[in-house]
Amino acid sequence: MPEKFLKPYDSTATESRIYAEWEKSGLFNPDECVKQGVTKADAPTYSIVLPPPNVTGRLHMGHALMLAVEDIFVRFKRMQGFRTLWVPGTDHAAIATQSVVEKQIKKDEGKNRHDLGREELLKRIETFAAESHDTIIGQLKTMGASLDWSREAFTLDETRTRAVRKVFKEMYDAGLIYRGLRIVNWDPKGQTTISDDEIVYQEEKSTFYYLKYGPFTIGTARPETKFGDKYVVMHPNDSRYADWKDGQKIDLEWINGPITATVVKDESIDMEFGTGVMTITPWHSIVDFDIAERHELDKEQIIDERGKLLPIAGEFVGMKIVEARAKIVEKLRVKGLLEKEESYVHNIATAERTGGIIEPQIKLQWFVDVNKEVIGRGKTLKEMVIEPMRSGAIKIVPEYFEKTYFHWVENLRDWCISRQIWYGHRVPVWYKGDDISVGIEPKEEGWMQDEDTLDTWFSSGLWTFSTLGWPEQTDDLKNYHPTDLLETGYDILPFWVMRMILMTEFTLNTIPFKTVYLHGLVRDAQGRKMSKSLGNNLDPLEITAKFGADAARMALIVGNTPGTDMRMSEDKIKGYKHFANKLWNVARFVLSQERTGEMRADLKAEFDALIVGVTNDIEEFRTYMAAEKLYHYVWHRFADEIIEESKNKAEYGATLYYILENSLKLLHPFMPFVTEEIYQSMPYKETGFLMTAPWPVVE
RNA sequence: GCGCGGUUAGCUCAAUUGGUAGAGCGUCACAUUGACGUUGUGAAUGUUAUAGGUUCAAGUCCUAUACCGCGCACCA
Repeated sequence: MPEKFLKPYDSTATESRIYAEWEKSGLFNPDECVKQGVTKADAPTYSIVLPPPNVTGRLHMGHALMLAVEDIFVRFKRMQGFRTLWVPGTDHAAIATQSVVEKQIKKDEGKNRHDLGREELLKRIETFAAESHDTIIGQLKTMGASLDWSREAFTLDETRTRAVRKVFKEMYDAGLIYRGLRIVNWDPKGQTTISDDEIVYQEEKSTFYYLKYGPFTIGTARPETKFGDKYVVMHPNDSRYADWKDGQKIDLEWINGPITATVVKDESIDMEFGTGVMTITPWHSIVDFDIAERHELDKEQIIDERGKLLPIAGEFVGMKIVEARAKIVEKLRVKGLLEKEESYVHNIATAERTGGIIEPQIKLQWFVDVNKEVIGRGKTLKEMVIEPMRSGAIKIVPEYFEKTYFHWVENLRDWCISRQIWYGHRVPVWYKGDDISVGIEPKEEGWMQDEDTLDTWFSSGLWTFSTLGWPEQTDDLKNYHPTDLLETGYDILPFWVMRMILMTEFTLNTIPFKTVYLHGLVRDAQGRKMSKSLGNNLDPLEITAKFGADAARMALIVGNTPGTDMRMSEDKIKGYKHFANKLWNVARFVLSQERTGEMRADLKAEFDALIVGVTNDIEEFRTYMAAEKLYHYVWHRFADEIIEESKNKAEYGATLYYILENSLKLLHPFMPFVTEEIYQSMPYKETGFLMTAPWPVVE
């Protein structure tokens, strides 16, 4: 028996050494597995593409969970003999990364991005991104992730840029990408548009004002936008206003003097709300914009990009909206136009990254049209993202999230893909006078590229196939796409999962993956979200240093059903550190015995049932149950009972070795390090590494 | 407003799709000088949120109610 077994299991010393050996062997790469004869050249493939972590710093426990789950499936399939590929990569995460760096520069040097200029800011972001990248790669390895590093990708590298440009051009040529003057979510703090998904609603107590508007009383929470309101809208079926005709003109006294208003009848008005009459501000309200579009009404900007009032506000010009509001209300009161005030609670839209209060604005932006029929395909993009889910070509684990998915897709509107930030894929469009070139940069002088960049989800939407080399028709693409599994957090089901399906259906006319496995949030022991401000973060690096990656992985897997949030505590992880040591001692005992005697048929049958159970559990995505079964068997059956019975009885030898060896195999996807380390000391080995040993099969 | 999920032992969660409610942690008692600093044996705790229904059989299916959490939309 090797001397190392005389001491308790030391995860720290073992894990980094073992990972280096695996990496050196090249066996994370399926081609190398074939070359070294551990995988058959014609074996079926299994592939996962890693959801790329943002290069915004370091990984958290949610990432650790993602890695644990994916590595379990990858190691399981590799041992089963599949040509198994797990592609690593990172995400430039445009707005998230830029705002982290901008905040830092603001703090250190008191400068904003315009002080630095585009080129200098990009240089700074790239330096930061490179550092984050290295930190993250180190963390991925610490967790034991068996990723094929020879295929690493970045959402903003050269290959991915080619893919982005090609897809953009194809969508543009198909008439699905258009540039239009449309109302968008403008973040005055971040100075950029953001998508609907990047908005966080916050409850706020505010005042609701009833104002006299000629013969009507209108309700509003935002008197500061009302300067330009010259349309008064009501429901066509509202009997209270039946005498007023659509298009009728009314002269009335308004904030800054007399105006002429026009009556508009529109069915979107809620007769129950307020007085059933409202005026509209199409430039700064999505609903009002839609009404204005339907009736072809004028639109006028009231508030500028920095959140200040424009000259139309008269004496209030240049004021910030918050301070202007009180003064405008006061003026309305003096003029006798303020009828009454009520307090009410509503949700204000804020930008997820900057906290800025969203001000809708009409801007010239690029959009993806989700409701237009795609030529030659007979359906819209929206239909394309519904279909594979309906037909069962893609299934979600847990299944009930499919309902959430459909609910979300039904509310899908045209996707605004341009951003006024600098870090990211620049919109691949060049202008020269009235000429426009899409997707390809013209060689001649005088062409200017669009200033904007693309929403980060545009490039991540291509992730499953851009990582495999598309637009080249690579072998990887042929062999590994569609991928088998997408494993990610349920919180990005709509943003990312839906967009990958959209992009892949459009570009390749196929699905990006067959199964979507959604994990939940990792919370602290009290069930609170982990956050910097609460200081309840568990840092995966600290955890692995203290308890080992094997223990962290088990703690993340046991008792954690897909789609459900879980609670994590150091105590739980400690428990599995103990388990790693228990396994270590089991090995110590077995290795001290002679491998003699007949196999005990009853014990073998019992173990074989475990093999079948665990295999089925993993195949059917019940990793939490497989892990628990193994824990229970190894500790309370094998160690407590079988080994106890066997003491001083030489005829158990062969049985003990059988159980140990196969327990190591079954446990390997869950606890790769300690199992590999023990396997290396087994007197009989089928292969160099447990990692590529054959998965146990019951005849 | 529309939708989704949850409610099971003191705590955290399971229950392989309708077949005797189980694990981990915690608690209590006992044991333990050689595989185990991280050990073992045993014990207690359940009207499965509530009320009905279907069924030979319900934690599981149906209806309603209550509470908790979440998503989406709206918010003049």
